[in-house]
Amino acid sequence: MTEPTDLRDDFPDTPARRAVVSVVRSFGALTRLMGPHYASFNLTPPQFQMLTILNRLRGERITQRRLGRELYVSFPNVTVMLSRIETAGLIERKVNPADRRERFVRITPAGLALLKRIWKVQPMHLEHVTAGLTDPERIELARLLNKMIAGLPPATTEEEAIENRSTPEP
Amino acid sequence: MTEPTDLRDDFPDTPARRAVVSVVRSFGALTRLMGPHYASFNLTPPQFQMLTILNRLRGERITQRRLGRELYVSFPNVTVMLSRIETAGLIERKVNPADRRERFVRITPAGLALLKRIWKVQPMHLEHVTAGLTDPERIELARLLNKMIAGLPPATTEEEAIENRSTPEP
DNA sequence: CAAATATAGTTAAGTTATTAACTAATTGCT
DNA sequence: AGCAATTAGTTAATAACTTAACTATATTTG
Repeated sequence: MTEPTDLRDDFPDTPARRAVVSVVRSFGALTRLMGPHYASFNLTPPQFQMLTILNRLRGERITQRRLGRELYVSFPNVTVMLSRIETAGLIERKVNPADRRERFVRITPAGLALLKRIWKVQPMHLEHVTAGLTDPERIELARLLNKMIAGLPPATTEEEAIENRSTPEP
Repeated sequence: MTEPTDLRDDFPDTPARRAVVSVVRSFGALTRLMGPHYASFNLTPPQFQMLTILNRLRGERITQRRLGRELYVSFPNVTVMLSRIETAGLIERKVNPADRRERFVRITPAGLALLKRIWKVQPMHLEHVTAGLTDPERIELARLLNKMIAGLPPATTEEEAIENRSTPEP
C-alpha cells in the first residue's frame, strides 16, 4: 500500500519533530480526558490552572502580567479568564495603590474551598491519564519537558516583538 | 519566611501530576513560539496540523470523523476548520456517492505546495524550540509521550473507547 | 516641568475548542 | 416494506486564546 518515493516523506522525521508532535498530541489527549473531570466542578481546565497558580503564589503580590507568564498565556486572555472566575466569586482583584496601573489578584476563600474539593479526587484522574507510564517514567518525562522549556523565552508576546511598531497598512 | 503547614501543599506533588503539568506547560510554550512561524504562511498551528494529517493519509478515503480522531479534536471543530481552509483552496470535500452522509477530504495541489514551502524552514524552528534537549533526549521524550497516550481512548466524545480495539496501522 | 516613552490592563475581531441540539442518510429489526 | 436506532456532518452557544488597537498610569528625559 505504501509508495516508496512518496511525497508523504518530504517532511523529514527528525528527533526534534517527533518530540514536538508528541507534545501536541499528548496535550490534546490529556485535556480531552481531563475536561469532563473539571466540568463536574463547573470549571474548565484553564480555569483550574489559574486557580492552582493563584494558590501556589498565595501571599505574594500577583499581577495579571505575572499570571500570563506563569500560565504561558497572553495578557488579554488573562483579563477575560479572570473576569469570568471573578464573577463566580473564586478570585478577587484589587488595584495597587502604589501603582494604580496594576491589579493584585487573589484567590478567595470560596476559590480555595473549591480547589480543596477538587484535590480530593484529582490524583486519581492524574493516575488514570498517565497509567501507561511507571512512576520513574513519569518523573523522567517531566524532567525532559522542564529541561526543554527551561531555555525558552517566557514569551507573552509584546516584550520581544516590540520592533513591530508603526507598521503601515498595505 | 516559609510556613511549614501551608495550604499550598495540599495538592500532593505526585509523579503523575508532575508529568501532566509539564505536558500542559510545554504545549503552551511550544505553540506560542511556533505560532508566528505558521502565521508567516497565513496558517494557524491547528490548520498546519490538519494539512499535515491530510498529506500523511493521502490516497486514503479520509472522512471528517477520522480527522477528528487523528487530531484529537471534536467533530464540530473539524467542520469549522475544514470550511476555512477549504475557502482558502487548500483542501476539498467530496460527498461519498456510496454513503452520502460521508464526505471525503483531500488536500489540493495548492495545499500541498504550501506544505512543501513550510517544510523548507520548519526543521529549523523545530530544532530551535527543542534546543534544550539532545537528540537522544528528544527521542526518549517522544517515546514516553507516545507510550502514555497509547493506552488512552481516542475520545472524540460520544463513541468513547468503543472502537478502540486492534486497529491496523496505516 | 512637559513631552516622549514605557508599562498594566482592557476591548475588539477573529480562530480554535468544547458540548448540545439539530439535519440527513443508512442500517436494522419486526 | 416501514419505522426505530445509528451514524456523519452541521449549527448554535460559549470559553479559550491570539494579535492589534486602545485607555490609563508611571517613568524618562530634554
